Amino acid sequence: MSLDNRAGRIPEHNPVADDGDELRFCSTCAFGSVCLPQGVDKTALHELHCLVEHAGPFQAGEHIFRTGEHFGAIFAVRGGTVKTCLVDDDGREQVLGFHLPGEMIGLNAIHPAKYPCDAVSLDTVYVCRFSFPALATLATRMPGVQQQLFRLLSQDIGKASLLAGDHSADERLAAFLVGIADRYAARGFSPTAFRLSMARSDIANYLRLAAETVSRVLRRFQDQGLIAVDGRDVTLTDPAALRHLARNIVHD
Amino acid sequence: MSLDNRAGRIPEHNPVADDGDELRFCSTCAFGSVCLPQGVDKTALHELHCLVEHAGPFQAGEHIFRTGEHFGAIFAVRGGTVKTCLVDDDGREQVLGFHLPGEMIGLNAIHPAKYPCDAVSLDTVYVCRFSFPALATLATRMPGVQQQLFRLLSQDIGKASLLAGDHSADERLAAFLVGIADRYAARGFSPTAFRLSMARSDIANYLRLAAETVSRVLRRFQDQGLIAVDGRDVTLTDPAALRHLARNIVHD
DNA sequence: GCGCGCGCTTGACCTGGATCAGGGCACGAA
DNA sequence: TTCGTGCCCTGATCCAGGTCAAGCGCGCGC
Repeated sequence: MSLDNRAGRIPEHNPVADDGDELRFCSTCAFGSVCLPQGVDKTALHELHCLVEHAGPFQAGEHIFRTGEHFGAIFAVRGGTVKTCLVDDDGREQVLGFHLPGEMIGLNAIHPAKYPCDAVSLDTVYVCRFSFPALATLATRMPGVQQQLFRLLSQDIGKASLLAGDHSADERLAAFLVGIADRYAARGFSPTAFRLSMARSDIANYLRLAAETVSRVLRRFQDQGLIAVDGRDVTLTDPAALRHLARNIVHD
Repeated sequence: MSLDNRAGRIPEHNPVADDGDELRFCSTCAFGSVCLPQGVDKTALHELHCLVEHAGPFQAGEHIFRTGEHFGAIFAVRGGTVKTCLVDDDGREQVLGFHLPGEMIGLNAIHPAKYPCDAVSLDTVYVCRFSFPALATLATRMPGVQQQLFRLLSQDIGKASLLAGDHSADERLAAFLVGIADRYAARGFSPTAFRLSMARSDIANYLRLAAETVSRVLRRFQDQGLIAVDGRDVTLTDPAALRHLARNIVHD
């Protein structure tokens, strides 16, 4: 009942990625290298732009897609943060990942042809929707599109094994923080100061820790001078030390 | 020093997947649906067969590929069992997965263009080698090949998050056993009696448990009548109970 | 303003599984 | 045969992090 509250798409002005931002956004998006002109076939590029639909805003708590829905498209986050998660047989939520602007969601739905998880917006979210059948067809004509898809898919396989290893709470949290920092940095945002748009309990769930442990470790990191925390705003004051803590948790 | 012992490729008769088995093997392989004739373009099919190379036997402990090597191909396991693993900065091994006959390895190497892990044979292993550039080129002409690649990649993303959740030792081991059983079943082998070709310590490492815990849980499962263990040979005597234990750890 | 609820923190305690230590067994080399 | 050596099992102990309980602060609806 509370799932679809505020389901109406309010056509308010988009504060993150409005039309004026489009080119700038696309240049930082995971699909940017194929969406933007780069000497490729002009007509095929036109087709690519045709199959992209902008969607949103989604308000915090709204679903972009749900577990079991027919798979028809992958999405690039244009603005806001998306959480992917699934609910197990005992009703417990399991957070699979957080997706920042420029990142893709839905890639793990190709095989079962159904979305295998929920995608929930954590704040006001805007996305680009890529119809997958159309994209796959286009990929046969544009090797660049195909390659990019292969890359994105392959990348996600590696990422998924990040949270797998048996690492201490300190390592996990350090890796989480530098991971977020790196991803923001890659999109041109500050790599040392950012806002975590997810609740502590989501972070805890994602890292397979208790929310209490997340609190305690963040507090300790702060006491040790590694970070400064103000609610959901975090500043990395000693990124090198955090990176050292996280050294055994790989990213790309 | 002990890494490359018995490195010589003994040209002994292949007991698992010799030429006589080829058709039967291909029909159970992850790539079978594209390797075998199925009404697709005959000349393209011929090209696909041309780009497949058989390799092996690899003896237990030999590497099929190593971390950091240039990515040139993906592999289908024809016979034997392959372990993928990486070694972290502190020299500790981390087992990423086990790959049975019919399964693919190397898919996570596309993005970084280098193999991000080691692939080590656990027993006598035979593989089919698919040159990836050639495969990608072929995929632009054969939508079936492209689709199959997308499916395989997407599937691996899901699998990787299997061992991620915070589950008890019992759940993990139960999921591991029914997972192996299902994968053997899918390839036409017995789903209730099989041999684990990996050491207990590898299983433990893969499941993020101590080897001692694996021993103890297997012993308890045996005492509870769920399984029968004889060294590395395992029989599932109560698959339903195991499946129930593992219910919250998803597979495809 | 006031009360309520939720997100976050902190402290006290408990426990699942890691770690440490030791022993058995099978197999190959000397 | 005897000695390694690798793999596996088992018991005793320990500890990181989970669980439980309580309190705090802030935003929101009334």
